[in-house]
Amino acid sequence: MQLDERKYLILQAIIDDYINTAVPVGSRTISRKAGVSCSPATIRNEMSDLEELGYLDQPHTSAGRVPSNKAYRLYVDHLLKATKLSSDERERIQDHLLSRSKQVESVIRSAAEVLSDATKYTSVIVAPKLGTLRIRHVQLVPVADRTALMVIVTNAGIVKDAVIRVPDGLDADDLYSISRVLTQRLADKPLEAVRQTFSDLLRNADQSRKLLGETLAVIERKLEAGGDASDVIVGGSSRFLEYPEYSDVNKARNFLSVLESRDRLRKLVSGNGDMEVTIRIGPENHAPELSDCSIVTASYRVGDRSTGTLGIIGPTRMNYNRVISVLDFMGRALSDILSEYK
Amino acid sequence: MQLDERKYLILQAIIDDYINTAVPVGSRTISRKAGVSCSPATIRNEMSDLEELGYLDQPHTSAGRVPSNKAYRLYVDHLLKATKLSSDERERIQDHLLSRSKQVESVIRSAAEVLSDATKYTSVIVAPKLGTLRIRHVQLVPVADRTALMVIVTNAGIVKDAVIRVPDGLDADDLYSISRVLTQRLADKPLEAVRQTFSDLLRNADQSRKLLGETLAVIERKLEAGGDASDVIVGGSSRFLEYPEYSDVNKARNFLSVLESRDRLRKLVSGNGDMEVTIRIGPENHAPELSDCSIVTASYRVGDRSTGTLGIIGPTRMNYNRVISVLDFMGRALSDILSEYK
DNA sequence: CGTTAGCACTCATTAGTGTCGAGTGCTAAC
DNA sequence: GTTAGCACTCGACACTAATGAGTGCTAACG
Repeated sequence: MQLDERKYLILQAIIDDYINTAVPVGSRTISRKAGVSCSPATIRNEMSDLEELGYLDQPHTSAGRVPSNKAYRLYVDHLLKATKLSSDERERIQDHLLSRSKQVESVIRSAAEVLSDATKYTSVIVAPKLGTLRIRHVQLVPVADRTALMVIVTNAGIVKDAVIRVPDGLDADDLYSISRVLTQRLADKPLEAVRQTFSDLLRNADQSRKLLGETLAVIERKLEAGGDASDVIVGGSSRFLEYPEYSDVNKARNFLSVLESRDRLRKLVSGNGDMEVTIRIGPENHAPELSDCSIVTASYRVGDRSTGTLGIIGPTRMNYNRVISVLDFMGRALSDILSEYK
Repeated sequence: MQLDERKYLILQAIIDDYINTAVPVGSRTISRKAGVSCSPATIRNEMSDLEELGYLDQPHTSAGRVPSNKAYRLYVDHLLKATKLSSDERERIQDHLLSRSKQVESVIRSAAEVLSDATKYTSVIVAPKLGTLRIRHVQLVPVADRTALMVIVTNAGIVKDAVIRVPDGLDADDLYSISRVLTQRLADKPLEAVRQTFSDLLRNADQSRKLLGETLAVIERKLEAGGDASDVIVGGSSRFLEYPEYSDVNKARNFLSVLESRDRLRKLVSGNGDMEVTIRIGPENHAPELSDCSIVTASYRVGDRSTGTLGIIGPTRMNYNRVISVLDFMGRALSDILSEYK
């Protein structure tokens, strides 16, 4: 049996309705809808067919139908046309992202919030590996005796700053000249190649040797931070409580526990790196706890090559249309903001 | 009727038990406890007295007793002696706080996490007004064409950084000399007095005039940020789900909505500024939605005079003992870390 | 032959009922 | 003043019946 025009229409109507209400949808409901003009009885026949084809599930006899994962898959693959965000909304998002200082981390944090606000689902953003960014500038700013703020600027803007200990007796001017040397030596090297430059720099001795060593150590640590927990940022972590599928406390706790394990979360969300929006419905994401969730992800780019992932986690009946539009737009917006400094 | 020794003992036992189990406690439970050696019947008589005195409530006849708000009040005022944290634990907390770079905001963010981890309740930290901090150093770091990172260092360490636009044609050395001028002019002034220095600085014209104006504008904006939403930081915002009192979805949603309105939250948590731990039980915090919650707060100090608040929100039957110990310690630890640069 | 109305059937939901047991209050004895 | 005993209360839980939304099937209709 093949899906004809009307079956598509009915399936679409069922999915739309179920996304909004989370209640199994009956034949009457559909027949009342504009666009389909036949009686409930006819709809029932069609529904029966759709069920046989595996697109609908029936929680129990005499309940309405619920879209199956296969239906969602069909829906996102064929039935769905992404709608553009209104220019109003685009502006609101961009404003929000720009309002923060342009450091990678705070932009991402703020993006996670915006993403969750715009979609009403929980958002997850994985920060990119920063190794391929090229250092443009290193500068030390005095903070107190023997303490300085090290700012590393790359071609994607300010990537990291860290407070480090410096040898005694260095004043602001000393730190500045040291900064110049550091910048000279490190400029244009990718962050991940800094380790190789290490021995070169150490040979260039004198009083700043200790400082150089320490600075390099910090840079190395920062690079490794790419693999640590802080690079997965969750926005709207309690949004899911708004949805009836989680009114069971156990399911809610379950969901939460996934959010709390940043490692698992990173694996679940991390995408393949291209800019396309990818959708994993129910069991397609390989986490038993999330077998009734969908994960939608997109990518963003920092600098030339590094990519990060931004995503949404919600019930399988999520509003894919909306989510895809927002993710697509935000992926681009993030890339633009984080790669502004070409 | 007065409270004698034994009544105190029994009340304490009831509160302790209820804090742990959240189940109304019966006379048998108490009589089995060490420290009280009489039969359930006797306990019942005492309980009956305590109820009449307003220290216990009975959800319904033939349920156990539940401590009233008045009981909690008595408990925290008289029955409770704060236990010191184990040195092990103190170390763990301090490590965690120190592991981040020493910027005020990230320390606070990290503190909110630690606080929530250590107590198992939701934590709230209100950032201090930074106006009384004294500027020690201002430095501009080039980020890209016409873009610079402005770092403001105060006597409490790095307070704020922001990316600002600068006039065209300034290289790193130009920015450095401008930084020196800025530092010279602004050094030792409290952040809040910067506005007054404004006209002085503008008179000192030449090519950096525009930059100065802009820099000052940014500083001013940063100062005002003291009144904006980003200065209330919540840790463990979904912790409350672990407690049976919130297994009702509506209560949970209710609680969440309070957490989400940062303005209300600030008002609810903000303390009187002295370092004492203050406790508001149930209706004592003037929020109808939180009439079955307690809020425990302490203060921390940044620099000489600014104070911020750190607090815990949880069910009235919260583990006050533990919470007070942690808050007390963390208040001090935070103050130490944020005022390190004297 | 596709569409529709009618009707019997299913089953989750809800309200109502009965039982169980933890816990109390009271009374009388120690 | 303390304790044991006993009747009583009331939530929790299990079971039952009534309700109604929704289906599947069949027969009639255009």
